[in-house]
Amino acid sequence: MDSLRRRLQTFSAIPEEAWEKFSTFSGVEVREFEKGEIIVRAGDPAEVIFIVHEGWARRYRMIGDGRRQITNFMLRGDVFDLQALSSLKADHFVQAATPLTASVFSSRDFLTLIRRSGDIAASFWWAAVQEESILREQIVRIGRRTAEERIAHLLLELRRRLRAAGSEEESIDLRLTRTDLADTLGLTPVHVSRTMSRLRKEGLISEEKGYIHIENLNTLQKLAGFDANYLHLPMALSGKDDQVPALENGADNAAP
Amino acid sequence: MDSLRRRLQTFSAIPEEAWEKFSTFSGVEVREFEKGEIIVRAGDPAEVIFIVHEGWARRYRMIGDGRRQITNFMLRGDVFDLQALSSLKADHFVQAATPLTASVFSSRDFLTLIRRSGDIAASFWWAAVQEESILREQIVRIGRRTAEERIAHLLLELRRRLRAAGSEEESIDLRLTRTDLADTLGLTPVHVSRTMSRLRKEGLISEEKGYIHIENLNTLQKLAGFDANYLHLPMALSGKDDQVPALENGADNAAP
DNA sequence: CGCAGCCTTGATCGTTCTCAACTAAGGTGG
DNA sequence: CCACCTTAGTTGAGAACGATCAAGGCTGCG
Repeated sequence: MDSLRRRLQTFSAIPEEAWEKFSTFSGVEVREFEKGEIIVRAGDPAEVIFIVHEGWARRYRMIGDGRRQITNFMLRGDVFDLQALSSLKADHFVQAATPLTASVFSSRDFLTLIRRSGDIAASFWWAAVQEESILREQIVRIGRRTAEERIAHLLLELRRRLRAAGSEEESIDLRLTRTDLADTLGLTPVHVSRTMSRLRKEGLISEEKGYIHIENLNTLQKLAGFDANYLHLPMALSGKDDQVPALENGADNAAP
Repeated sequence: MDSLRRRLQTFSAIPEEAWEKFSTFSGVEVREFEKGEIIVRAGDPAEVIFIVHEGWARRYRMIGDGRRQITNFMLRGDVFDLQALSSLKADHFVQAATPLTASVFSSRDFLTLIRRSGDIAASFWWAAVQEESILREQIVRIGRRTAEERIAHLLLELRRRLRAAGSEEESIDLRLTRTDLADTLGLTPVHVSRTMSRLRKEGLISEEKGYIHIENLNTLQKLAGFDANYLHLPMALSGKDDQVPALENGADNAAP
């Protein structure tokens, strides 16, 4: 449960006592999913809540004639389908993007758990708020950024989130296909390929066996207009190379 | 508080007793905002929660060189800035799109209130989940739909939400400028104008003094690929003309 | 009446898409 | 161990959707 705890703690310290209740809770079941396995299916009742231990998942929706839109990725430490707390039907799919290990709670047990500790409840509120913020940023990304900016911005977000989840590596273990990136960013795989080639030629990123390395963080951040504030991560978690240019806090934030 | 109650009740009945606590809560203050007034400013600490009584608000984010992206609209009955519960800094603006009346709670008072009633708390969870779902749909809209589909889809969503909030009217009181629509849908005002002209010529919508009337609901829904499920509104609230074609539940929902 | 803001329409431009062919890498079976 | 197959990435050429630039019209308001 370390990744979860680390994650929840970033908002506010969880008292040892509350944590005990949580981690010894009998309803927890750890499950493994294969790469590509569908974890949540649109139309099925949402009745369980997942916490990612290891691996990646993607949430997406299909619309007519095969178009797919990935709305977001769930990484190590992420909680998902909090939606199940309202016992609705899932309106999207969740699929393991890599082999995935996750804790699974029934939403009923989860609610019981939350009632027992206001601290835990607050942590989950925070998780929900953070996810909303990530979704909003995704809207801005695909609504108002160019292809190059979109790709750079998404890479920076994923890098940031992976590091917040404890990754020490400099490279992003980004075994996402061009099609995944395209379906996330509202582009075509062909154009993603072209644009990433350009980023490579410009010396901003490099790739090796599905790992992406950011070669020039500063320039990439400027290019993307990346400001990590929306992730609401405490400073302690960001590396010292992550100084965020206050790009979008000056003239940008003026009311129109 | 009727609009709020109606809204919250759509998820689960709130016991009279719990409602009493809520509506007589002394911390509530009703405030009025002028059209165009900034209600929440990016960078300011988020410390209050709003419930819309009357009017519209828009939430948006500014990025470099004046680009604006509206992430969503808050209508009658909507609760916003639940984010304040985690006492973070706002990462976006909220602005009154029309003259606006809203109840304002301090987030602290709000938390107290929520602790007193699990029913009320559950209702707010539901509100948060619904908002997330709306955000995800917005991502799909701008990521994978054409300009025509985007406009049609947004109009249908707004109509649906207005009706769920109690509007009896057939027309949508949509005093949004083309620029607003453009900034919501990731388009330019010019292209929105052109596309809406086309929808008018095709007899799908008509406009009069900022009111938009949907002339051919069925065709528009098909065109937009609109499936209201994501709004998670109980059927009781939808008019009988709102039969939703199960467009996106057949082949569409197959895993790729 | 005149200004300001918004909408509309036309002409042209450009980013991104589509279609298509080729390459590279990995897996499988003979 | 190599031939074959599949899947993903790359690159080119041309098309299309939406952007940009620009001019003119309508409406409301001081």
